[in-house]
Amino acid sequence: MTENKKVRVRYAPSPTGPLHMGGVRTALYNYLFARKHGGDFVLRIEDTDQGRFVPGAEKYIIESLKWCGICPGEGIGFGEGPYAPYRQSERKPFYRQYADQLVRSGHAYYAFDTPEELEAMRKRMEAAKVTAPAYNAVTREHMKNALTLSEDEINRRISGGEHYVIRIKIPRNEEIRLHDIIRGWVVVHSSSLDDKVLFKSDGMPTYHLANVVDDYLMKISHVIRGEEWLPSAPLHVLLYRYLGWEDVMPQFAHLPLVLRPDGNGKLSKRDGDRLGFPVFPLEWQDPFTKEVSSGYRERGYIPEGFMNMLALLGWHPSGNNEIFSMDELVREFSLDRVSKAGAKFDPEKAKWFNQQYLRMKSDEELASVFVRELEKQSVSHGFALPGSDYIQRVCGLIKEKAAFIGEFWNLGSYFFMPPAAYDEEVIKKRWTPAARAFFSLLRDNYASAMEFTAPVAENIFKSSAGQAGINPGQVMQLFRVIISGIVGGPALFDTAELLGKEAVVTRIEAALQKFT
RNA sequence: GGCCCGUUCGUCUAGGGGUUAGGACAUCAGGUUUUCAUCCUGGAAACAGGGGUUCGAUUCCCCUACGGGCUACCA
Repeated sequence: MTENKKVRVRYAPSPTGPLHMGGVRTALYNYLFARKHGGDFVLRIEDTDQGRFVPGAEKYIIESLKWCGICPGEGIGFGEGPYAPYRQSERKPFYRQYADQLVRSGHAYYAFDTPEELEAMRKRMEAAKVTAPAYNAVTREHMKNALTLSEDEINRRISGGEHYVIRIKIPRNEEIRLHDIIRGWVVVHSSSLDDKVLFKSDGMPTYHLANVVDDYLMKISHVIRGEEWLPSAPLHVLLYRYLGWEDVMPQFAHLPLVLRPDGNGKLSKRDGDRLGFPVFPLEWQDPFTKEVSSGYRERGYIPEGFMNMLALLGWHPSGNNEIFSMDELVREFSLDRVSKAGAKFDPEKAKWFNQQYLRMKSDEELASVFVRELEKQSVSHGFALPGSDYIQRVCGLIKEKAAFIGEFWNLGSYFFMPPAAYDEEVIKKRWTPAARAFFSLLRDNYASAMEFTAPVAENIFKSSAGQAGINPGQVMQLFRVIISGIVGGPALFDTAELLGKEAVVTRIEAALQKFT
């Protein structure tokens, strides 16, 4: 039935806040699937709940997708398209007729119960030890709805302006089967479903109705969404059936959830900063509480690496390779290699992916980012910003040691200014009169060197050690600390070469002055 | 509680009736880098339990346990 249909998928978040990693992954899988099959990827905003509107959330979603490189070809923020509008609040006029159609065909009915009455009903059910209090085939007989009220009464209430909702009338005894691409056949009995509200008293549809109507109207071929929607999928199947659209119903694929790294449970907004990693792609400030949540972008994650990591969280390629560009992911992706079980997010692996991607960046690219940090540091520390060639060479040396570009400054500040402090342990242990004599000699030999490349610096270092009658190994580490202040670093003589003869000599001299 | 989904190393996972159960992250050990990181080599590390079916089950079926999701006029 859907085999020959053009692939059209959608990502349909509600703008109730920033989308988190799980949502990004859902969007990613939709995007990969669409591109893989030469189909369309649509962004639709599901803002049917006016009470939960969060200013800025929609813009955040769009910006996030852009940063991630997941660009819908159609939808809000991405040039709209032939099925506009793509914001459900703007599609309000579409929905009513379908709700009416369901009422006319006897698959839905008006209900007038107030929130208080519904609450009372649930209380009663609980008191009667009913396992699952619900508005269903049994309880609807005792509520105020079009099934229990007389026609006159119904008309009186409606014309009197009374609030009402439209509920689906779930059949009493029916087996609902639905095929899920990831999970196979799922069978649910109608008795476990309730008469969900389809149309709210504020005139807006609920997610269930809007989602089905829009997917139909927008000719969506595959619904790829999180597993949290699986329980309501049978309801959606019923809706397609009752609306007469079952033959063009999209295929379903319910994705496993992204779980928290510690303990258990679905990854949620609060987890990230509590556990020390972001859950959001971009930094987000809650417009009401002003609370700030960190983002992957601000933490220095490379979007391609972030996507690569996310793609592998719940999906596995056919081979052993783990590094994939977006194009390669498109080529490799398939829904039948998506796993069924939820996946715990591992921040360590995310870091590893970033490190891999950091290394793939050219020195030039890295320098263009690092220079912004350098500009700030040059102001606060009062050093002159070196030329871009120098910055690029620094990046080339320190990128092997870093997982994030944010670490560059701490790793390589000595390339831009003399060390402000020296590793005390090394000084204490290694700075001996013999060492002092050696460095005094080294300073003179370096100062009179004709050229100062890494091999030359190394040769002079070794011959000076020979002259001083000292083993190079005893002063090597000391030399690093003298020129950089710290213990670790890139290849020592490459570091010296880049620093240049003047700086190296000056720093040895400074050490000679400082330590006696 | 009810309904639904799930369960292979600590984590992400491959595999699938007969395999030394493979890879990656993390971890440990050795090597290279006269340091750190990288890199290389190696190690430790898993089929939740019980019943079937079968000559043979980690793989298929059932039950149990455990985990997760859902259970709103939220999405």
